[in-house]
Amino acid sequence: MSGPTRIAVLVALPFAGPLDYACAEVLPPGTFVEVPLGPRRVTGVVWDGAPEGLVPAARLRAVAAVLDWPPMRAPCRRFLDWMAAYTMSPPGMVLRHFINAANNDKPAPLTGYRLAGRAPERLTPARRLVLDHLAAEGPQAAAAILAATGVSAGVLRGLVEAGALLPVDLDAVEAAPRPEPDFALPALSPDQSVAADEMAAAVAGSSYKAFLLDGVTGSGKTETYMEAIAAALRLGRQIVVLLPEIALTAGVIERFAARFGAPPAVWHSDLTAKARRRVWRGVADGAVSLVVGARSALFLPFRALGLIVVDEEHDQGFKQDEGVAYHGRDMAVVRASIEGCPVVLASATPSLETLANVEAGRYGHLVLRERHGGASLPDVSILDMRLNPPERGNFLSPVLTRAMAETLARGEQTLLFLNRRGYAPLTLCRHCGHRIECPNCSAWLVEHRNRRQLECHHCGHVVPKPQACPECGEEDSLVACGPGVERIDEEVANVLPQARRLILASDTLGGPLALAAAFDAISNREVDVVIGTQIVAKGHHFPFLTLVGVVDADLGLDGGDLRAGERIFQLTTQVVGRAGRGERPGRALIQSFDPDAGVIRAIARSDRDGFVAAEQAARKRHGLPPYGRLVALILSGPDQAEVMTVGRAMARSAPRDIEGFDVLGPAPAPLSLLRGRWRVRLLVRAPRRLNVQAVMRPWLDAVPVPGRVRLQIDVDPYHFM
DNA sequence: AGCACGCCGACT
DNA sequence: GTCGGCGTGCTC
Repeated sequence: MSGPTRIAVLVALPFAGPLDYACAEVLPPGTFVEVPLGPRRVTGVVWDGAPEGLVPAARLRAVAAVLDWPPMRAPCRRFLDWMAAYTMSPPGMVLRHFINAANNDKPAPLTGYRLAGRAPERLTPARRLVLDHLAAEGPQAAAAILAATGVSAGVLRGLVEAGALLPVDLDAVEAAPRPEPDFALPALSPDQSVAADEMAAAVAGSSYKAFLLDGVTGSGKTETYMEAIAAALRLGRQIVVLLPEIALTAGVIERFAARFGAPPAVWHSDLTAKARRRVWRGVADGAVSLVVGARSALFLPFRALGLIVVDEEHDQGFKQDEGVAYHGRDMAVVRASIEGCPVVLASATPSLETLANVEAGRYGHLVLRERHGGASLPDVSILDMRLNPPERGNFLSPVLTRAMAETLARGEQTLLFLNRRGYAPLTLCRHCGHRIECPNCSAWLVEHRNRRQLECHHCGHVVPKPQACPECGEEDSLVACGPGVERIDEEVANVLPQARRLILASDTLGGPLALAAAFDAISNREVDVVIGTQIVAKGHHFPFLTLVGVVDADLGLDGGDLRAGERIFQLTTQVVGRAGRGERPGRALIQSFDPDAGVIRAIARSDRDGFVAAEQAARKRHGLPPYGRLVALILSGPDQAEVMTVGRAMARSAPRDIEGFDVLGPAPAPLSLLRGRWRVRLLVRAPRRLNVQAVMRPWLDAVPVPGRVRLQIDVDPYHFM
């Protein structure tokens, strides 16, 4: 007979491909295994294709264990390979995401017992107690049974041996509630019905099709795509709804629970190991049919995926730019096409990428024209801050504060939006001009007055707020420059002392529960003025909120970010959409120092089409996304000169004979020092049609990069810091 | 990514 | 004399 077989195993490490191992039997691709690697044991997956064969048989090590996890299905493996190739990442680094999601090896299964439906031959009083308890309570953990009945562990063991009790995985039992597609059917508007029917038909067709579900804020996009979800549930398919991390609130979960009679499984990065395991297993064995989650939910082992929804598809929170740099929305479309199911991208302010796909006919376009229940969009006006300047040291124009006072007098609520956490973004010494910077990053430290400290928003560095200037030693010379939400809060306290205020920012809240409590407080009118960062932009419904003030509409416009205008338009539109969703009409006042800028004028006229057309023309002219492709190369290392030298060598050896392919840089990154590493950027610009990965791979492989310099590749970058 | 190996400062 | 800092390199 033949000796051990050689198989290919992908492990979650940055190798270029799978490693070869010896195995007594042929394992099918997708089998999870444990293999020895150097001094340790790691989890891997048997991969498709022939083993590489480079390592001599004598040095080949044997598979240590075959894991009993549900195998990774072929569509999942193809998705992983596609993603690795597209992002130019080692496939093992992509596998890491799948393994992190699985995280199956750590916690022992929480086993309990259920009745086997067979009475033991000898029925003692103690045994009877246990059986009655389980009959009444359903499956229970061993410890719970012992505590409730007072019997000894021996009794339980005896019942198991007698075959009267069966061990069960309690996690799987807990995942049991199934969403019902017809639990609470909605009354849809004609627009909604048309869109819902088209999506449901695509779900029934069980093949790939992408849609943009396009409707103004408050037009009922969620309840519309829920009908597509219902259609998938009726067919016994699984559904995943991706949300930007920040939008994963109790309110969203409740809406799903109200429609389907059971809460969806929730997935995000800081679930407990137990919850993670339960959802992963449930998704793999089909017990979980509906998952609402952050982008990492893309790596769950769905066995019968019938629909993917990406809500708020324009949101930049879907973009991951560390490690494997990918865009959750784009990968969702890829996974849908590989799994052969429809994907719905929903937004009131779609990304230019998605609109380009609609124009090219690649995506279907479903439009919801009206606000639900006849509510009108708020009346928007621009406040020219050059004509209506705030008082010295203040940031709110008198026009805005007057409107706030009137709103308060009517018993209604105001939302002030400023996308900047903390008290002030810069602390300056009045005496010597010193600006307090982070020692690890080239960034200012942001004052957080309520915590009495200065914080770096890039690396987390924290120092107590000094009394004297750290540079010149002058006492009480430090002044706060510029506003953050805390400072606006202070200003509101001065102008409207009787108003009850609430700051909503990611760092002032404990977590999703605190956010839900805050939203409740607003709904219950326990708050008059909300001062918030972008956390308030997402679809919450506050019937008494009638005034929205945007403190600084120009923020970020001059940062050299190609999507700055798009982002400002999207964020401002979302925030403005918070006003007037009840019976009372809403209005929005947008403070701007540059009211003639195209974006600001478009916001003023609620002219999405005009804004998009102008933006598209500019992007086309410069060969920028979505009409051209960008790839960012970020080199980083402890020695600034060395990093720059590598960058220059890289630029010098770039291919130059490819039509439309050019390389900009190297240039120090805007954040030239981040977490103690110096950073240099190169930017590749290429035509959309070009297989840019194929062009770049040989180029980058030929450039020698010393060990302490790291190269991070970001295909389709969104952040330019 | 880990983890070991390896070569230079402050301690039982 | 050792313990230990993290720079460099290897893992089928």
